[in-house]
Amino acid sequence: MVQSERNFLTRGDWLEAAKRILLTEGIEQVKVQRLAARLKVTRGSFYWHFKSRQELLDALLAAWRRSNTEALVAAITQPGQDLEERILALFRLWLDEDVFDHRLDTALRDWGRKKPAVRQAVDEADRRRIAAIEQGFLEAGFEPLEGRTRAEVLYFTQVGYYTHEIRIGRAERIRRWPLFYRIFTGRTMSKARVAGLEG
Amino acid sequence: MVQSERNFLTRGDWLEAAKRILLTEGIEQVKVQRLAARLKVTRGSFYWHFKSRQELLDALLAAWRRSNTEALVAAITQPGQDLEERILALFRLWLDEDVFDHRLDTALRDWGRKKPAVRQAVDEADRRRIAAIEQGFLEAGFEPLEGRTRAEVLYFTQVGYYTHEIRIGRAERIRRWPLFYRIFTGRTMSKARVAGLEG
DNA sequence: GAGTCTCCATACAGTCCTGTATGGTATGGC
DNA sequence: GCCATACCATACAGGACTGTATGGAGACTC
Repeated sequence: MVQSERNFLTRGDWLEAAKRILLTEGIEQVKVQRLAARLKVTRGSFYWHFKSRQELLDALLAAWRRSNTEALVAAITQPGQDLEERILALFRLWLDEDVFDHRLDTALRDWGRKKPAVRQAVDEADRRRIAAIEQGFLEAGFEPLEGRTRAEVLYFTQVGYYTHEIRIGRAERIRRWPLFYRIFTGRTMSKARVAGLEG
Repeated sequence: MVQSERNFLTRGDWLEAAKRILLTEGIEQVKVQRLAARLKVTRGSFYWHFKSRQELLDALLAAWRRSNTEALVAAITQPGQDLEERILALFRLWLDEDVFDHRLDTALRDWGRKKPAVRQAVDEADRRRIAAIEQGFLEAGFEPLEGRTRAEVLYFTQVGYYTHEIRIGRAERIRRWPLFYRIFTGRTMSKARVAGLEG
């Protein structure tokens, strides 16, 4: 076994490190020098994998574009879902940070406030998500304006909870689901479904 | 009239310039060099008025602390207000950017995501505002958990609207007030009040 | 085993930033 | 008219950052 297992970095390694900094400290702190220090190499490596810092940032944005809205839309556009099922699917999606990374969303929103190109990507994601939620309300019989408004209230409330980083325990959140459902829809969750929660 | 009207800068001038940059480009861009360039003086002036860049940032935070939550709490804690009046007062407060500067709020939230001391100030403001709203629900007869949750939904929805910078016309927003009221409270706004809107 | 390719290190140029030390200049007190 | 004071300019030291040019070591080719 040779000792010189030359373990070269990949472009993906740089992207992953960049994403970590983006999550915790914002896009301004995603700097070539700091990434190199963290990865224990010199910046020479970086400029072999990337043309410039800007190319790294572009790649970060592209990766988020591909990954982050699909899960949400997919969860609530299953055929045969009624409104209860759609909204519960959203609650479940937002419950666990593994499936839907709030911090990445927040970081992109911060970033978008300063860079118009990023802003466009974030806006598009919001539009797609809200439209998907809205569709559920419309199919459940709500009037167009009310359906759209209820979708916005639902989405913004959720964004608000993790923007404010209010930490509520998992069990407590599940306990509130019927209440949220009643606020968001004006209707009462069916008893069968309430009994089936917490499962 | 002497030509040498030496118009010296005040500490307030620096703070105002800093606030402008904070609003548009975030706290990282609040740099002594840029402020000096914008104010057409050298950094020598800054370091006479302030001990360091940090002292400027501290002063910015302190100013926000003093100013930004009072108006909201005052608007909804007038004696004799019922729930309708309180919520309408909030809607009106948020309608015009002059009285409640959303951008400054957003900028502080961004800043707080990176600096724990700022984070504490923002959290405290959120708690005070939500508690004030919650009080209105409780006095209107809602159960504790529901009152608190409805207050959060109301507040987060509003934060969401300007976090996402959704631009809705003034008239359109006013038109939606009865609908928002119904979603947030589960009750219908009195006809007398609806007729009195748009005034 | 000479040549080529991949991946990274090293060295240099240049920008932008903070903070400090010190000098200069108009202004008011006396 | 002298001096202190308020306010700002100038100059220097030093750090963090980007980007480029070039060298060098291991692996792979044929």
